[in-house]
Amino acid sequence: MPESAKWGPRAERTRSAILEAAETIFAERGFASTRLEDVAENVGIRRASIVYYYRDKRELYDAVLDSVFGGLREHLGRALSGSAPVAERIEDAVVAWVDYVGQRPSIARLILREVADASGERREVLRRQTRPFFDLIEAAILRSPDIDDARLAAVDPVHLASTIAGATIFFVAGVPALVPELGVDPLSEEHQTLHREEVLRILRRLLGTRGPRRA
Amino acid sequence: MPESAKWGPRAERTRSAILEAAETIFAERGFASTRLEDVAENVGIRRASIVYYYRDKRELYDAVLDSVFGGLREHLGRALSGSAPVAERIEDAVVAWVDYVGQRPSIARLILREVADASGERREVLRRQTRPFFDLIEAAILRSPDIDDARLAAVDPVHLASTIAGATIFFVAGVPALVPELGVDPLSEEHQTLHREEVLRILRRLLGTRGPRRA
DNA sequence: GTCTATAGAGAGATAGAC
DNA sequence: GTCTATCTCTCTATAGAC
Repeated sequence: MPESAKWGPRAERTRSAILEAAETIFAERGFASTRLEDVAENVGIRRASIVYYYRDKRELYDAVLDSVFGGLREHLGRALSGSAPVAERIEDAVVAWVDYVGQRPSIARLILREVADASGERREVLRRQTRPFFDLIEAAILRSPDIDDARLAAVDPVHLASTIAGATIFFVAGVPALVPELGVDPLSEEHQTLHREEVLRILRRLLGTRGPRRA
Repeated sequence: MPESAKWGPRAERTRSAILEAAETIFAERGFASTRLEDVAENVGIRRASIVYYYRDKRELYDAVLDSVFGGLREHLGRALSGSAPVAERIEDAVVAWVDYVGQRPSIARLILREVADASGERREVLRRQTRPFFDLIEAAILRSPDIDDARLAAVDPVHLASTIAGATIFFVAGVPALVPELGVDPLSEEHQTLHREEVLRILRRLLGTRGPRRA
């Protein structure tokens, strides 16, 4: 953040505390149902103080999206760059995705809400966040010289991506909600590992690849 | 609806017009952002008249969920009952699911929103709607005598279901939002067919089955 | 059944003190 | 930087006429 220059260290701490609290609460309740009052309370300040950092509610919300999607961008970027074979980089990307959602589960709910909201003017806001991912995939995978190894021809890449994304999002946000009797905590070390393996299995089956062939 | 007895035909028409308008608008904007005013306008009546049929906003919303999930229940029930082999009935169910979402796309957004909202007290509301589906699957598939033919052992059924559900939901609600440049109208006859085939392909690959073996 | 009118709560935004 | 006080708007819910 170039922001850091503009604020003293105390302000910077408050700022990120607000951002963090907002991320959790917006994810949990959605934009309209979130009260700035609750965000403030969570930080230990008063509602009016938030305005010192973020002009209004929408700006705060958009800052949360920037933060969450920005983090994912870096994470995926690292996995997709490099010179490993496509098939391997695709697996790395999927693992990076699953791990990121596990570490920062707010993103699951935020995506659910954003997709549901994405009509009219809100559509463009989401697009601004997601376009870089398509560009990344385009550049790092689809234009890869050894692209044929990934057998992408056999599966529509958009379907493939939304299938994988959907599986993880519904696992993290949906399973505890829909089948709590399973007692599954998707964020536990154990289930993270299981889910990662499951998603890789799904990926391999969809791509028709064989699985791990590295160290 | 046993309701029909309680109301004259005119009232019944108004009632279902309200329900229908509410379904669309709640799906589009979510519970909190929906104004009863807009629902009323869409029906051609005044806001206050809605309370003649539904005590308050929440009751109207819950009636929408009943209607949408109830419809899906019937639809899936038909596909899953009968004495065809499991593998076939699973395919029928998946086709029924895809078709239902295609005919009644509000359900895609409503599910996205409900899952995102499903913590705290809202969780139980969603559970009441979804539990019957798990019961249905339990009874019609998992306890089927020829269950082994479905190779379900190889895939976690919960993962399988949420993967399929996620793929269709993200296709219908997500693709137009995320990649509008593809110009895909997921509700068109053409893309419905393509998507149905794609999902069946995914299902078969995940189950390790071969594909159509009926007339 | 459907309307008009109004009451009342909630929550975001703003002004200005400390 | 953070606070208190207040303004204002939106929207639900209610009362009661037609």
